[in-house]
Amino acid sequence: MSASHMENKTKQQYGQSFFEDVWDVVRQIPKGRVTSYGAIANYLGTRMSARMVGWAMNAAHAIGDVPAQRVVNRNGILSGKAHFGSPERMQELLEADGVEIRNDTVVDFKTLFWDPATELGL
DNA sequence: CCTTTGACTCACT
DNA sequence: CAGTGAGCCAAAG
Repeated sequence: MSASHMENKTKQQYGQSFFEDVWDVVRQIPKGRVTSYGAIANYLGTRMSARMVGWAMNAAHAIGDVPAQRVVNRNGILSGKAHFGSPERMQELLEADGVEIRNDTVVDFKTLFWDPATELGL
């Protein structure tokens, strides 16, 4: 078959640079650690595009291999908890990783913070 | 096709 | 210290 004919026209699937990079970084987040949208965006070179990281997380659900619960906003707040089926799902997943959550916020977030730009050595 | 919104963040007032 | 506006890029209406 012609590649052009087989070409998928809708829904970006695997192969989108920004999204794929985001997922790759999120997969590398160690258990018990967390990071922020801005940190990932910054690692990718676009610190302003933190919103796109959120969109990537939304698309990440289609993959199922991305621990999106380890990604929170810069305040350590579980801003994406509403997208885990249940508002408490994200917290439980983090607690299962050994991360303590208090009032929808990561306790000692600054210490648990995992910066890809630093940890990955960029 | 144009408008609005969204899992963010920073800067200014 | 809190509220508001702007920047970013893409998807849904």
